[in-house]
Amino acid sequence: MGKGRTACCDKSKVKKGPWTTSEDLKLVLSYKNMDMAIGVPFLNKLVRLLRCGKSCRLRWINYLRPDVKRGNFTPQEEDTIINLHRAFGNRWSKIASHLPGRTDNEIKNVWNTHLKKRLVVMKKEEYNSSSSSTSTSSHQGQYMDNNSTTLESFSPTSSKANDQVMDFWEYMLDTSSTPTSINNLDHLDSYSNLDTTSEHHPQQLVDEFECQKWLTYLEIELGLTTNNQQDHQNNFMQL
DNA sequence: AAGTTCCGCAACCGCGTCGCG
DNA sequence: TCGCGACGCGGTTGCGGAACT
Repeated sequence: MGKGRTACCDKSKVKKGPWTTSEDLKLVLSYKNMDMAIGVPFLNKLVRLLRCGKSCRLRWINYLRPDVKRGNFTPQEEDTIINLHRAFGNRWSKIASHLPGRTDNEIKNVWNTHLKKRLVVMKKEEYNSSSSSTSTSSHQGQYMDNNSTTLESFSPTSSKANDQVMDFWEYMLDTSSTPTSINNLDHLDSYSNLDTTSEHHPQQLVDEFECQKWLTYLEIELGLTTNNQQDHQNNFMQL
């Protein structure tokens, strides 16, 4: 084991880079179709995704999982991370297990980009205040000042990307039955040019109309609508 | 307005561990 | 017990947008 092991998959045959909408959909549908209680892992072969299983896992855990909490870390969460990091070090998964809805990757990124800097500032201020006998401000007060400054500069995940994912999950979760045939997923590839990482291609993705159209298309294709709804949606698709 | 630099985040990579045959 | 494949984890990279000049 260890060194010299073969790659987890044939690198020349797997797709890399940002995930497309159709790939996301296939991955989510594969989860929706499998018995999650059993914990059957990544059926990327089943849905014929040209993605490495590890990549599927990562995409699911960090982005597509319905319970992933998105957006800003709260000051409480940041404090928790700092405290847990003190206890566990760079054991991100361990830290993530104490923060429901947050992923290890996300925490790692926040730590490396924000909290590390914040700690440096805190240490600096600690040093300054300890060396200055005239300082009357409490450590906590300084801490909060730094904290708010840091939070202001914290850039949230694109809200439009979030909206798209949330729309997607509303759609998926509203659909209690799972009539989808995995074999019918190939036609979704026509939507491959839509890229879910809308932060990178806003023109393509943030268009909510396109998003809605996409979802409507899926509902029709997957046979999840009543006749009346379908008429209405067919009209919508004509637009 | 255009070019450059900085920053944040998603995704990839490699290694360790686990579980099964 | 061994070998292999899959999973899990932490470190790192590269892309794209924001900020700056």
